[in-house]
Amino acid sequence: MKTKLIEHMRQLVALSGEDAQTVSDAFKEKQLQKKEFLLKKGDPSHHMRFITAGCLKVFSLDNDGNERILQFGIDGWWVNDLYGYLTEQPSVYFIQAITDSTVLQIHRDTLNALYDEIPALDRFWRIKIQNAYIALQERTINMMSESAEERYSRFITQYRTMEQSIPQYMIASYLGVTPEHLSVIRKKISSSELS
Amino acid sequence: MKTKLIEHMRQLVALSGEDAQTVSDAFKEKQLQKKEFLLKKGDPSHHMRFITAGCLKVFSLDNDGNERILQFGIDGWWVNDLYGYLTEQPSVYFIQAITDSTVLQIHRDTLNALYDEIPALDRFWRIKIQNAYIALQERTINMMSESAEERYSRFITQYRTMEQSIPQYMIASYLGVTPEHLSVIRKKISSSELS
DNA sequence: CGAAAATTTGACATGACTCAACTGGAGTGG
DNA sequence: CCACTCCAGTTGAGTCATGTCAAATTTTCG
Repeated sequence: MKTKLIEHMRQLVALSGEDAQTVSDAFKEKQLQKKEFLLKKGDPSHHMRFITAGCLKVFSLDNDGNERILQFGIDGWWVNDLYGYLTEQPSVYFIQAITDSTVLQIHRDTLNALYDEIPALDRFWRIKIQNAYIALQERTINMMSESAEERYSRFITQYRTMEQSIPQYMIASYLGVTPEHLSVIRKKISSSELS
Repeated sequence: MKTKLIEHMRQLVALSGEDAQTVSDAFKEKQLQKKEFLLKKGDPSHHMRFITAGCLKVFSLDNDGNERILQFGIDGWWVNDLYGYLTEQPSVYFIQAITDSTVLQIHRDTLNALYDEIPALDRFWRIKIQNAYIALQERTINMMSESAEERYSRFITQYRTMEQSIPQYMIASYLGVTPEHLSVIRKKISSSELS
């Protein structure tokens, strides 16, 4: 359903019924099975992507081949390798479905053509990128100054809607700790909650 | 001198001589002494700010009153609390001069008025914010998966132009380590360089 | 020069990682 | 339906990385 996307956009900008229809038509739905890749490192990243169902992760690989998860996404979120999309360079990140998922995609050329017709889109993206930047700044500063336990506590309160769909070892990767250590942290927290 | 600013903008977008003059006139110069605040938490953040000389830091305070440095800036960089600027909310960060500095400022109202007259400005900011976002993503992922020593090595190679103007304890804060530990890291690196 | 701030050093404590073993659940094939 | 395997999660021992605190040293600056 594309109504979710339109509602999402209307939280930030006004769209006439006609514009909403145009935007709806421009996005194509794509189904993904669990573990299926939406984008791999080196691929061109031609689309902006909005999640309507499921759960995905954006990650890179370090020198030892370990995943470093940059971001999760669930329905109502955008996922992309913005770098690849904006610069038209090969993607530096992987995007993979954690569970069966559905995304709506719009091609860069289609979107660019729409900017003239629907100026609200321009404004929408500017606000989106600004908000993403602000959130990322806060994440960075927290990650650098908080202990692993504090980061985990923050994660579960902030993202408890995602938490259920995501295996623990991926949360560990997102938080920058080992799965073993995260397990210890969880034990510690649950025992202190009893008192 | 405002030529620096115009040159900086022309690296990304085309500006006619007339436009360049208009932009130049719109920016006001502000001198800062060492340790002087350009912005404090809670202040409104009405300006976009371009550094033409000196060195500044953007930081917040944690619960114990310790600085958590988010960003440094030297000439040719922009510094701001984007959140405060864009949302017109009180600033959440402090901006303070590390050395005597000069910045060029433009007020939000002036800038907004210019967008119609000079569309290139719109494009300039979009690219700027995108680049900042991409760089911040990479910083976040590195900070979370690298050791303190790796982060420091990356810092000095990436920002060796700033390094001289910035006291070590501030670099420690930026890297998320204690000043004592950074001192140990430096000793270790310098001794291994000899061999 | 003298005081204050920044940096270094060292002893010790704690946080986080590594590695290996174990547990328990979710398929899967017989 | 059972036995088997695989994978995520847990546990524990040992180690390394980093933090804390206090003191010594060096640098900066009035």
